[in-house]
Amino acid sequence: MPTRSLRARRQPRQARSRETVEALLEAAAQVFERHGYAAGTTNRIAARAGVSIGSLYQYYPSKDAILLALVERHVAEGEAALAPLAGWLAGDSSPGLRDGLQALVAAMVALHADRPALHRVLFEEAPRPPALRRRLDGLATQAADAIAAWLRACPEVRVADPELAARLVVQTVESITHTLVIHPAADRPPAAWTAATVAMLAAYLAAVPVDDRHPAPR
Amino acid sequence: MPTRSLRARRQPRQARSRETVEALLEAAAQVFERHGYAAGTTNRIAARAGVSIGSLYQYYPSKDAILLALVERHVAEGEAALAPLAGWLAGDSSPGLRDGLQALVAAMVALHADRPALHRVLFEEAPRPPALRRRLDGLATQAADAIAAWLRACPEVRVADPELAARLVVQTVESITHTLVIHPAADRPPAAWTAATVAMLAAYLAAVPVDDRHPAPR
DNA sequence: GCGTAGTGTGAGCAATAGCTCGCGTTTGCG
DNA sequence: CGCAAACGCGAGCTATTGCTCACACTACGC
Repeated sequence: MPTRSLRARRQPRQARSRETVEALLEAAAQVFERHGYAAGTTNRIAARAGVSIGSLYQYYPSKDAILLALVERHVAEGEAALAPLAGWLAGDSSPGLRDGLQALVAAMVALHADRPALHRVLFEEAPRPPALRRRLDGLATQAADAIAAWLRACPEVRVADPELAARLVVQTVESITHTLVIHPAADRPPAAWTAATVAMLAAYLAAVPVDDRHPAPR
Repeated sequence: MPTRSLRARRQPRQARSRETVEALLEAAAQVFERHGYAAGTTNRIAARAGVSIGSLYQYYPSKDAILLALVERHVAEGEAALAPLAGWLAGDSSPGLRDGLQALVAAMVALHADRPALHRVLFEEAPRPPALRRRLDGLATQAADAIAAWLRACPEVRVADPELAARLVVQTVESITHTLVIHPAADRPPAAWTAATVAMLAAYLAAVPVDDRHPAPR
């Protein structure tokens, strides 16, 4: 599997080919979703798109390029979905702790709930080129920074290290929603999970640090 | 890739063959660790073990059987490592909240820290046959049950639904340690992460549920 | 010593993957 | 029109993989 360029080989100029490219991307999503990465062959993708294998390689130089395009699309959607939330957190009427957390968790669940199987293939099963890895790390850092700023502005928050707390929040929400959506637990409704997650994060962030805690009230 | 039996084809009787089997398993671990699942070919595994490809297939009927053996071994190690902890939680001198959580998180981190790359291949990248899936779910449930019992016995704990809380704890610890070990964050030492995780869980479990909370005591 | 079960070997088979390339068709445009 | 560029096609090439099988060697009970 020699490293091949991941950039498109030919840019679609006419409307016809733009449709082909779009059909290929959607077909790839469906095929990866159903068959996983390894069994999601380029021939199958082309067939699903109703296009010949030759056409596929006109626009995507390799199988991994298709995967990367899919990730790119997903990341773009994620950024778009989270942008208003970021604005809200940073805005003048910054929300309270629970409301902000609730919105964050809800947004993340919504983001993952769309196509969980595809998401699993994209972010777990498939090999991740270093460039992509850096990109995603950057996004996580950006999110953590935004949340850290919000935490610092939030009067209810009492954790000692907002940066660390923010990263932990991002990490936790990411992990929980991820596994929650990919491997849904049957014995409690999803709403109960999200509520518990919010409660956990809120309790942590509002808790007085152990070191300077007074003798337990009551 | 026809579904092939995952049971061993031939049982090793003599010491010589037992060494071969062991060498193959360790070689498989190293190869999967370095090359991932797809590029971890059976020929490479055999070569790494210093054994012919034929010998490999004498004892492992398929590539997936090797993977399963590896998972089995990892699970067994995990059970062994967690058994004393379970005894402690259930015992007469049951530990306090923070101590128990601290031990739990530490044990999980230790469990994952051993061979993170291999762990990733085993539990993320590779296909998981349903039988294995059920096995792992069972383990998680078992762990959650043990923790739920402990939580119910713990006077500090005030959450309304100990079962749900226990599952959330398992899920969170699993997720956090997992990602923490596989993608270590550079800007804070691991100890800070585990401490923060423990603090988060403790705060959540000891927090008075929102519904019946008194006006915040100063 | 001898036979049998256990063990080890590696060339090579069948299947399948990603991908190429020569050629036919359609589109845009003067 | 006519023509060049864009587009689409799919048989099939090359490489690789999981795995088989016919055979040779080793250990051990008798």
